[in-house]
Amino acid sequence: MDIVSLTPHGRRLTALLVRAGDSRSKERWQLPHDAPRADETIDEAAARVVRAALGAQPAMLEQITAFGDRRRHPSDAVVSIGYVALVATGANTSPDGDAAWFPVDELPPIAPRQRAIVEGAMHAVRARLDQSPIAFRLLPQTFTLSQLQEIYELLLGRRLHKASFRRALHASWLVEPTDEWRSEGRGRPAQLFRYAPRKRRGSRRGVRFEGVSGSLGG
Amino acid sequence: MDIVSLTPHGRRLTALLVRAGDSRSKERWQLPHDAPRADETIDEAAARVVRAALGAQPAMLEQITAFGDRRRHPSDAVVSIGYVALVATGANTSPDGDAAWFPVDELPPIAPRQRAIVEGAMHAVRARLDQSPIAFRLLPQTFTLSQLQEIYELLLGRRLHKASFRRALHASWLVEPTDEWRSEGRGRPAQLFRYAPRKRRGSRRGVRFEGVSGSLGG
DNA sequence: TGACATTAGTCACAATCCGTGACTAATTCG
DNA sequence: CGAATTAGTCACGGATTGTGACTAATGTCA
Repeated sequence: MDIVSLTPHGRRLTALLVRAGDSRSKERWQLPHDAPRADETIDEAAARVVRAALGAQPAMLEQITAFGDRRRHPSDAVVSIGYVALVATGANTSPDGDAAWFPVDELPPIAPRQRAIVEGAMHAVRARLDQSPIAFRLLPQTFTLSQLQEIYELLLGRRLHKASFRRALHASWLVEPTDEWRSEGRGRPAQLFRYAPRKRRGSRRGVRFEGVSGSLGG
Repeated sequence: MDIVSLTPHGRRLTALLVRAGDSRSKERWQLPHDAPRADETIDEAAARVVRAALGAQPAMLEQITAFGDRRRHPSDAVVSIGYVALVATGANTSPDGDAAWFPVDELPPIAPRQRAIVEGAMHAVRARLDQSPIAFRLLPQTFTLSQLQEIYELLLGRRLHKASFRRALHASWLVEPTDEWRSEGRGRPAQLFRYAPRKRRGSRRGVRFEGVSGSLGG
């Protein structure tokens, strides 16, 4: 079980690494990882590992895929199962002294298989962004729509148009306004929203062929 | 490694099961499975398992997810890694005498974890249908557009409008016509196409919030 | 042979969706 | 006060999509 914990830090997405206790390894940092103990499921083991590294419960913990190639891994395990843990900004986490957050696009050297796990995690997060309430898990319970849009831009890697974003969000019935407002220094205060998905009126769309690339896919 | 091999049979999607050699187990059938041998990657092991059960190479073999809960599995392994193998209709496969194709929605009793793997495989196939050339792997090299539409309807579980389907397909530049025509008994002959993806003119779309359900997601 | 059933393939209209720029609103700073 | 800054809305035009109706080419059967 290898855990990729993600949280936004400023305008960048960061991942949690822990210092390698083992000085034999070339890399000083690694993803938190461990094998399941006796009579422990893989989800339980992943939850234990992330709790130990983070000092808190993540907002979401989800399995990504298994990696079992010949690339090196700190544990020399035959197979590593990648998990993504999403942590809200400002969550009250207390990573122990041997853990630190690094921007995902500027990680220090880590074992090749763990780098592949991080890339797989980012890929999975982007792919599931519109199918799973991922963005909301990276924010506090209540948030402004500008904050939410910033998360989407962070994950998608491109700017979104404000009006379009809000129109799509409105049509999806995923958020509801609270009666609180936040004034964050300068500018007009923003209304706070909370994640509150509602049943949606059907309207299945047709088939979209976007995204099918030319890769032969294995 | 547990393999869910899929192929269309008539208007139904079918999966490959093999007879349980082990008579202790309550279930007579099971998914083909095996552990990696020494110095074998998980992808290599999966390819070996599917070759043994199918007697041929599948058109596509892709990992889905790992299953490591307490549900029963024939091997009593701690963790099972699910793979999907896509097999074209009429592919020259010769499953040995102890293997048979069953409609995925009418499987005989199998171990609970294996049933979860089949469901996970179906879910993943549906989710990746518009991101990966899955439908084309379930068809021969050349095919009619009606055949292709039938595959999509099979996988999506709903009817599609002919004109919409063809328009979307045209816009995606995924197929090219051959100069062959097939007359399949009655009705007008259909032109044969082949899968031939082309570079597409950009046009990134806005954010879509479809599909984000109310599940808290773990 | 000729009407009819059957399957393939196309067209065009209306409704909806979506990118975009321009606008108003509420606050801080100097 | 006016400029700067951030929030929020509107409305237009072009693109996308659901849909029914149409034409085309073949086999079937009286």
